[in-house]
Amino acid sequence: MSGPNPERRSERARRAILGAALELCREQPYDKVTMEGIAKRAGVGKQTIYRWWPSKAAILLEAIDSRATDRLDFPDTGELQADLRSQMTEVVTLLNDPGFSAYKGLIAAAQSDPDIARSVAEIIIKPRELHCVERLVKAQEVGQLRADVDPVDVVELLYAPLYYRLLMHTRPVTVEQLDTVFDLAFNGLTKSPG
Amino acid sequence: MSGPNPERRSERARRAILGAALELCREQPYDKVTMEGIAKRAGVGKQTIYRWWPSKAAILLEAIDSRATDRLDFPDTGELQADLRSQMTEVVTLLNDPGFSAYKGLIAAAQSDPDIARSVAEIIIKPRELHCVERLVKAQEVGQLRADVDPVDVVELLYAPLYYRLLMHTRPVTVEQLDTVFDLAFNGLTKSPG
Amino acid sequence: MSGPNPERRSERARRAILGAALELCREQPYDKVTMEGIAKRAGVGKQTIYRWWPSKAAILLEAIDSRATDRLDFPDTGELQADLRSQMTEVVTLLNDPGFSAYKGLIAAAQSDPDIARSVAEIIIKPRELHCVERLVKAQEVGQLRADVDPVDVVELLYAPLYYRLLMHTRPVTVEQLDTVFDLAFNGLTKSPG
Amino acid sequence: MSGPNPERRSERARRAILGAALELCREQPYDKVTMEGIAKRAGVGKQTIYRWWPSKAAILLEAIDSRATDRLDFPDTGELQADLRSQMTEVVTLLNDPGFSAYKGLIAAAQSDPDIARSVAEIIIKPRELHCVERLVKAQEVGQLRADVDPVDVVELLYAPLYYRLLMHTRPVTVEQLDTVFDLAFNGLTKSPG
DNA sequence: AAGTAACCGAGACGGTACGTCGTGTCTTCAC
DNA sequence: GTGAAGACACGACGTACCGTCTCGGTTACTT
Repeated sequence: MSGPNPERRSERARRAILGAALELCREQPYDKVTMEGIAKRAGVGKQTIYRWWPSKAAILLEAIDSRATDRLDFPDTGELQADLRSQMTEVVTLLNDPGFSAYKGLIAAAQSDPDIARSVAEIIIKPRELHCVERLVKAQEVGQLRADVDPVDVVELLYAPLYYRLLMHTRPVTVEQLDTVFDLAFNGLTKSPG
Repeated sequence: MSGPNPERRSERARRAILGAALELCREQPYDKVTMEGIAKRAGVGKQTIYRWWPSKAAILLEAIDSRATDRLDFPDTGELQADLRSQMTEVVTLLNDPGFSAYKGLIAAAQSDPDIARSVAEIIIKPRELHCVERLVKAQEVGQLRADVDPVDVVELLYAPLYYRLLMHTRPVTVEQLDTVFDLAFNGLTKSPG
Repeated sequence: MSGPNPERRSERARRAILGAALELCREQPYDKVTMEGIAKRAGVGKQTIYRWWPSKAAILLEAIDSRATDRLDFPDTGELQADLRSQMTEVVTLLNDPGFSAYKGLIAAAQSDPDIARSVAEIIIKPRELHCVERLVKAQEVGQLRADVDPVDVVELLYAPLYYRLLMHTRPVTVEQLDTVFDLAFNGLTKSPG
Repeated sequence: MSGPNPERRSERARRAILGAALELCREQPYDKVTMEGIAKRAGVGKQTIYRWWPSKAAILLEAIDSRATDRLDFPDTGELQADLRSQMTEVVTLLNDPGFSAYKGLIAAAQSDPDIARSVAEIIIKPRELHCVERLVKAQEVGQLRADVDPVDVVELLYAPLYYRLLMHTRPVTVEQLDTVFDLAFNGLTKSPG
């Protein structure tokens, strides 16, 4: 009547596929990774992949989400900038990790496929923005962040420069960039730091 | 001994190819655009394309560069924020223009192809950053921008949020976003606007 | 470990390909027939052709062999010349049949491709020579053919003139030619017929 | 107004093209020889070839004709079989000469192109048949050949077996074959040689 | 315990596009 | 205005993957 039965799904195959996909993305550019290649590497029939995922990007979406999920917690030491720096340092590391190069491929895929674009935004980006927002709200409550701003806009202001360098390839994404961003963003472009 | 002779190149074919490529990108997602499709639309043999460009992305690089080139001049009215706003308003328009959807495809392609990545950075991005930098330097000289910052970092801070929304698809890129960015960036996250 | 699995082979596709190839050869000269054309006509992917045959000629080899196989039996009425005439009349018909024009193309292909040459000789020609040889041996036993000659040489003497006209295009291959050949070959060039 | 002016034709180019064509046919199978290859080897523009010849086969037709022309004269010692043997020995040599492998290609091309077929028959084959016929007529006059036969049919009977082996690749074309053919053809298949 | 439904690995299938090669035409420049 | 050179529009090549399909085989529920 309807789709496949998830209860009968082979967990072994699922893991092999996610693993193979990430592995291949580590070894070669995203668009050289093929469904056939993933199936071969995973020791799996192509049908098994298509049964559970609609596209290569969908596989990587799941793979990346599950990998990144537990590594980007937000600390709360009471010092906003310190907490941001510690979490964003982790982000910088991830963005430079070849094991996460698939992430760039995923973002690339999103530019041509609205489904992927929506999934990336909803599943990957927004939940993580939300984590950050939660920390920012607390900071607003204790006066470490202007109260008259939308925290989501702040998230964009802070993280966007990382993605900009990542995707435009003008300069590498480094922890030093964080210093610059924090200085500019927190102190503003007009007034010198007191 | 070497490659084809550029003096013999058909300008007609060149224009037809660039035009066809942009046209097709307007009609469909980037990765549905094929070399064959471009050749067909341009009324050109595939060989003629491959003779002069190594890839679809290379065609679009040239096409976009020549299209965008004259539309993003930097005004200098003496008021930095006003000038930025007027130029960035133009940028927002371009980023939303379906005729420039190829641009997103190009950035996507850059994630898999280092040559394209380098070309995009050097040919598209950096020269335009430089234009902005020039305006910022003048602003520093008249005290409208902190003198202790690298203007390139400022460019990143201001433009990155546009690209972030463009590529992550969390929210649309709008002129309202400019207000937000200017407020946050110029006034800073900590202190309320005086 | 190696090539495709013949048990999984689609008989439908096989027949469609052989049929399409013969059909196209009937409609146009051999070298205008393309793999793409065959695939299109057969409603088949090119890969399916290349999976099972190395070349256009190989397809036609199989097609022709299976078509011609049952039409060229050798009768044995006791009268050698009568039996030869009846079989060779059939051969003349085939050589003039547009449906077998592919045969000429195959022979042509053999001049450039040693693999095809070998296949044509071993699969098409020699088995048919052998059939004729068998009949000739019987004729030798009953004194209707000189006993001191190699029957294969006789086969050549009798059939070669047909192929000569077929391939050199000096004159058409006709049943009248058979009369001439039989007269010359059986009676010899020197002595007048009894 | 009309075609090119033959008086201004470059003899140097003509020779270079004919030579290059034969040379390339000696080095590789006929159908790997291309117009581009000939032009390159001859140091000639493609247009120069197309101006004077309609096809690759037409070039080889001219090349082969001019090469073979002076080597196949017919002796007349008074002994028909001896004269035939000496001329046909020369033919056997030519058919085995790699320098004449283009000849096989030409015959192959004739199977797909009626123009070539006609040219081969009229320019290459028939004039040479005629030379042989002239010798056979003399033989008929002196009773060395049956008077009641068409000499052209005799030519076919004698030469066809050579072409048969050449083109069908069942056995090599050798001088020994000549002995067999002469025995069978002159003495006939029925009666033992007296 | 046997029957059966569905997932599994495998890979052949009809297709689309790839990037390359050769065709025959055309244009440009040198002689 | 011929000849060398080669860019052009075109079509076919043989290959790589696509996403669908069919085939045993195994596995896990049903009866």
